Amino acid sequence: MSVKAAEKRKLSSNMEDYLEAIAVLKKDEGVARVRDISRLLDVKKPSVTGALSVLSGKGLIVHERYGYVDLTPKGEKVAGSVKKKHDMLVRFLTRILDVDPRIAAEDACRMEHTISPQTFEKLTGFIEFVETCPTGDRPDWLKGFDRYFKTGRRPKCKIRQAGRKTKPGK
Amino acid sequence: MSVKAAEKRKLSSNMEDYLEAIAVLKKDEGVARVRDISRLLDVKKPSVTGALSVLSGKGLIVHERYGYVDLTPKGEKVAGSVKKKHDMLVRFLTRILDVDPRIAAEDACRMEHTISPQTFEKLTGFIEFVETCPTGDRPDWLKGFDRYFKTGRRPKCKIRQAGRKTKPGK
DNA sequence: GGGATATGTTAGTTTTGGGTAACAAAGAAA
DNA sequence: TTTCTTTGTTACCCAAAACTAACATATCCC
Repeated sequence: MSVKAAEKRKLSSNMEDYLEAIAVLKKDEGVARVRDISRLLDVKKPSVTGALSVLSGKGLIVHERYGYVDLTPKGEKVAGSVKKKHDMLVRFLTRILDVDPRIAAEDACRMEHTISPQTFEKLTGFIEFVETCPTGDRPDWLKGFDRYFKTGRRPKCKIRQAGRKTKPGK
Repeated sequence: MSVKAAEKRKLSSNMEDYLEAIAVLKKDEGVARVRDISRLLDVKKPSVTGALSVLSGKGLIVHERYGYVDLTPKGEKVAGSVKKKHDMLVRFLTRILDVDPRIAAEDACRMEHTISPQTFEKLTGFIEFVETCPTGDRPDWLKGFDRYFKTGRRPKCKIRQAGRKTKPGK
């Protein structure tokens, strides 16, 4: 077997977080510094230095001593894919389930590392399905959910409403 | 500071997994043995012994040397809450998004440890909303999603649909 | 240019949770 | 009972990823 220094093995969620942070900083501030990564992820600076050396070793970032941090194309790709998952999750949680934005963001930060490609696809399709609804706003059935969640009662259903065994929820 | 031996601190996902496994085994086989936990979680036996001693220390299980493992009421509670999240996620992924059951199970195993209480609530409500739909089966809008996902086309919308019902092009 | 101050790195420790090797106890077989 | 096999435990070791303390550079200001 050839000795491959730049491991192909899957990244830990921690390392994914570092890449994501670097991407965010580059976008928001133009450059990524150890200090800012440290603040953003709420870890101490030596932890950042350590992580950077790992990511360097995998060919995901470029970092020279005391200098800025930059993503390689490979690193960009990973960061981008994580961010896409993150954004999708936030969108799903806030726009469809109406979860509090703060909580949605936190959940997304954790779930973005664990979601499978297939679930990502499906969820993305679902959001798209909702958001491109011809009625413009939230589709009616989704408003039905809002109401169901708040009151435990479902809205009148157009399809035959015989008898109705009204027990809300369980 | 008072010396609290049985820490109240949040459990790691690993420890949650052990509790869950123990609960599963107790239910399926009557008792939980080190060997079976080891198989179920795909770790070696010494890792199990180690984990058990941690969980014991937290008052979540009872385990005497060379004996069976049992959950304390506290342990049951934790295991139950994890399982509830697991089942809910599987249900959501398979029944609503139509994710492959195998993949759904794997996703659930990872996500069950990261989902917030609020998101759990919302998601549970959403599933309930769908499953108690008066039309019995999948609600129409959900069938609309199935179709949208497969063909890229949304079903005819009752609300004004100017002409066009042509190609199944995506 | 020469210090303060801010920023980055190194070295060494800790915590978690996995692994091996070797041993100890329990159970089945004889 | 004695022996073999299975199961569980102990005593290490390893790796990831965080931390602190101390040191090294850079930067800014005078």
